[in-house]
Amino acid sequence: MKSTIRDVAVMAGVSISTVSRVMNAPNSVVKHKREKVLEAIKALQYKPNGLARGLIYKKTNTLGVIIPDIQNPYYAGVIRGMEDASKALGYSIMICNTDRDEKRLFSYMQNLNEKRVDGILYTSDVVYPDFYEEIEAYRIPLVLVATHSLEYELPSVKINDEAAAYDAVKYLISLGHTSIGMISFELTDEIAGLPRYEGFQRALREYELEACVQQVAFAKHWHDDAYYAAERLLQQYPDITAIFTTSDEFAMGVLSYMHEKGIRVPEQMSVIGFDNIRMAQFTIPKLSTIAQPVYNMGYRAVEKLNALIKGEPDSTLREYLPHELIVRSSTGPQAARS
Amino acid sequence: MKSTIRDVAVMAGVSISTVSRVMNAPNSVVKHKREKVLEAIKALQYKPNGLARGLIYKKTNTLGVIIPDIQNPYYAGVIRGMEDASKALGYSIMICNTDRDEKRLFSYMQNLNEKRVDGILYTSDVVYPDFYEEIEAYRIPLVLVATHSLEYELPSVKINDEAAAYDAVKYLISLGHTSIGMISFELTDEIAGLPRYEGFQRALREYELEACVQQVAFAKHWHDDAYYAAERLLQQYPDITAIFTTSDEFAMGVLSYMHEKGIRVPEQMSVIGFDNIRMAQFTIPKLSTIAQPVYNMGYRAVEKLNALIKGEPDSTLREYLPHELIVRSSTGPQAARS
DNA sequence: AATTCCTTTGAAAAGCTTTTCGTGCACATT
DNA sequence: AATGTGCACGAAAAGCTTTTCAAAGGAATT
Repeated sequence: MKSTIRDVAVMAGVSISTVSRVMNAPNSVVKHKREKVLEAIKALQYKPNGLARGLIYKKTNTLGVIIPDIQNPYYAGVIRGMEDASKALGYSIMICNTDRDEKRLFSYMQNLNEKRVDGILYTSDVVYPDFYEEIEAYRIPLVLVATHSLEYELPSVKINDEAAAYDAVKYLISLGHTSIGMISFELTDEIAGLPRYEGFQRALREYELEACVQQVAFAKHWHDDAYYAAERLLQQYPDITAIFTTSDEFAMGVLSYMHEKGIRVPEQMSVIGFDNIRMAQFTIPKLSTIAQPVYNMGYRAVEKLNALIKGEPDSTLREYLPHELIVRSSTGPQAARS
Repeated sequence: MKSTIRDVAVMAGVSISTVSRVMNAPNSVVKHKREKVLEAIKALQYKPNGLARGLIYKKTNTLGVIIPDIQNPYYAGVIRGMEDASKALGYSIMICNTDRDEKRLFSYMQNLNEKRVDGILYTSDVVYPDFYEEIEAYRIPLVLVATHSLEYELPSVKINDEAAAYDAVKYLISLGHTSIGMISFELTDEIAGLPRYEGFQRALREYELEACVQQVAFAKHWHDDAYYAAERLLQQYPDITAIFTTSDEFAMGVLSYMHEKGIRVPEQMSVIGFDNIRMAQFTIPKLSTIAQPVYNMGYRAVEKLNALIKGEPDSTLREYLPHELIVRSSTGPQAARS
């Protein structure tokens, strides 16, 4: 059995209150008793029980993190940022991986609520009405990460996806490409899908390449999907010389496809990714991409959540962090294929 | 403020005990009261406070997971296994990322102890004496994952690293390679370092290739290290035609180096990795590797920890799960380099 | 009709800590 | 010497739930 404050009190020959004071306001206890108590604490390996403490303080110094797919390397960076910020602000974090399954999501929400976490970080997914109702009911502070909601008044931290996609495509155009394709998440995805497609469209329109607007193939969240999407895309539009993908994993699937078909990157085909995951520097060729400040997003989200919990004022409700174009070797000037 | 059991009791016009009974032993309450209570629970959105519960039951249904590097994709698979098993057994998990920093490790240990987690899963790192003392003092059940300790009596789940390395090298030998190199973790790493090097040695000795035994370059945990290690290795031993690396990340660094130097894989150089991370199927060329059953290791570790917590009997203390040789396209028959 | 037994319920304790309140004592002040 | 001030410390309440114990009431048995 673990020792309790009572055990310490008995051993040190003082009351429970005195032991508590030694830990929380040491100066209010005379020296010789204080030392006795500290000795007893050491001897018994006493550590205060966080549950009892949480019950009194009505807070647990714990944050819940909801993630759709922990195997996606994108989140590793976000989590690191969250972790470092949590550590700095005195929280620990509890990670819940939903696998994009609504049942799991709600089961985890209930769990976090029962555990009385001080706040929740919700990443990437769209905020559905029934989910919003749930968090409203729980009254737990919540910050959206890499997603936002225009419908509800929820604080969020993300990049400007539309602008980022625009920049990626504009860069391809600046290299001279005139037939550009896209491998995109489904447009029903209001975060990583539609806005990036809109950015793609805007860049094309701006440079009078409207013809390309329909050169899109859709994929789910895996390399394999992107591989086959690339296949479909090139079969339908064989003139394409550059592809904008909405994730680095997609880009890797595309690189894989090109390699197998003997299409050289970047000589015959430029490929640009999105996210700048750690692997992106080690693909062959190294991947040009749009960097999301994942670490900072995670870090900032925790700071924002902390402000919310403490009731401190915070900057804008919906916060947008800057993205960055990273040019490596998977993109190059336009040149006729074959 | 969140509603408490008392609020429910008042609203339903019964005592606290009755409300508790409705939740934990519904049949012991007469129907009309039960229904009133259920109504009140719904109306007030009442959810029992896990802290108070934990205080009584002396358990929190939470497991702590200690991970050295969450950005390493290897752990994503392990975590998924842990997650699924936890869900099945009624636990939630709390992930702590130590970044291989001892201070962080101890700070997290203390935190998990205060939070009164029911058990701890400790991955990958060697069990140092002062760490062992700490967990002994806490008396929290613990299972080692992807690591073990021969010195201490700690339950563990991992593969047989020596045998796995042996199999990888033997496979290279079977392809006809006679000058084989290795990119290894430091030999001070008692888990992923030394045993795999011993497997490398054993295979070479068995096939009378002792000369290769010293063809090793060491790297830390990142692609970059492996890139430079490959450079050093080939400068020193230019005859090498096959390289065994102790992680897929290393292998990717090596592939990157070969690509840059114009050395074709697998025609001029075979490369075999270790772990079979998700990315391994999408490198160029696709990576041959030793698959660790990461998901199963995570899953099994939680089952084992659960048995320990519940005091149920469990199979052997140190458990070894089977690895598997995965042949893709980064390995091929020996052929002279240029 | 009296006793026993069972069902249903509420009061209270326990689990561990923090904090408020009040007491007792030492010292200072007049 | 008597009153006042302040410090150190212990008792007890509070935080929320579960569970034990006891009581009350009704049904069943003799």
